[in-house]
Amino acid sequence: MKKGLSTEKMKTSGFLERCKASGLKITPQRMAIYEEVQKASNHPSAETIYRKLKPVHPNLSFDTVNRTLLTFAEMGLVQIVEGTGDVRRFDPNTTQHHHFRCIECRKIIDFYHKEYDELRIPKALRNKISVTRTRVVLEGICNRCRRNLR
Amino acid sequence: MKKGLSTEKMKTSGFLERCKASGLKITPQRMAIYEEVQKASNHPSAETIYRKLKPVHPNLSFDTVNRTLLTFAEMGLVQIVEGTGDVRRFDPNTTQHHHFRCIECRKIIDFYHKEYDELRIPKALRNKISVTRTRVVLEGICNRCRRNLR
DNA sequence: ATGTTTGCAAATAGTTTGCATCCAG
DNA sequence: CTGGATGCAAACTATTTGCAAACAT
Repeated sequence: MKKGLSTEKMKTSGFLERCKASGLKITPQRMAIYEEVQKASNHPSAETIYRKLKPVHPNLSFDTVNRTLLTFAEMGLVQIVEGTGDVRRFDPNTTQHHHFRCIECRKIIDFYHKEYDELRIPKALRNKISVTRTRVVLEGICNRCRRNLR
Repeated sequence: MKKGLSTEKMKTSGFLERCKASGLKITPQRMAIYEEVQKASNHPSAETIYRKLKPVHPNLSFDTVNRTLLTFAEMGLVQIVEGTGDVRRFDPNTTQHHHFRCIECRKIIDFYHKEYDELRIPKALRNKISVTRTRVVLEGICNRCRRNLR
């Protein structure tokens, strides 16, 4: 019964299910990487996770960490934030606009939407940061890729 | 008189001013790169710009293109889109949330804001794409960096 | 048993740096 | 002239790939 499990255990058991659902094997490395990335509060890189884990799991390789995190991202267990590892791309359009990004072909589509231009900075943040740009990023699948996928 | 200038010329003259304002010299390479990136509609990489320009300016080097585009980004003449060239970073938080990104130290701060969670997909896009994630990215300077800068 | 996963090493990209030469101001 | 800009090459850094050995199922 779930009621009896600690939060930690709950997460882990969810992890086990997710792996099973995706047909992935449960390995000590995956478990360790999963736990580490879960407890990270500051968007870690593969390198960061690796450095934390290495002392405890001496025969863990960086590649495994890197591949495993990518696998997790595919499963939706973690997300990849700004800095996708792709090449740097430039946008000559410096007017207020927003982006749709296809997670399949990586194409970025510009669009304009007045409603998005008018977003207000949350009060809670106003004294923590000064914002120079606000943009909305939509992520998903473009039509072309959807057609190709099926 | 500005009225007499074509749109092309207008843009270029704006460019000249911006360079002067930033204390940058006007070179044929910069002019060419600027024009090329301006006319690009699909977020080009440095490589893309380089390939387009090379045939016309045979003695142009890739490095110049790359450095120049970075310079432009610093000047605010172009923007860098998703895929900042940084290392890939992972976010274990898969619940709906948003990001503030410090353009100075590159730190990413998570935050929650109900108003942002409720954004609707623009009608114009609904039949072009299917969106799996919507997020708001605020960019600017965090307090710590602001203090250090002055 | 067997097909996936791991660790290592090498290959590939992409980006940055150093420096001599060149050129805009 | 002179300092900033360029082109070239080399150095770095990050990411991906190939493959044999190890392991989960």
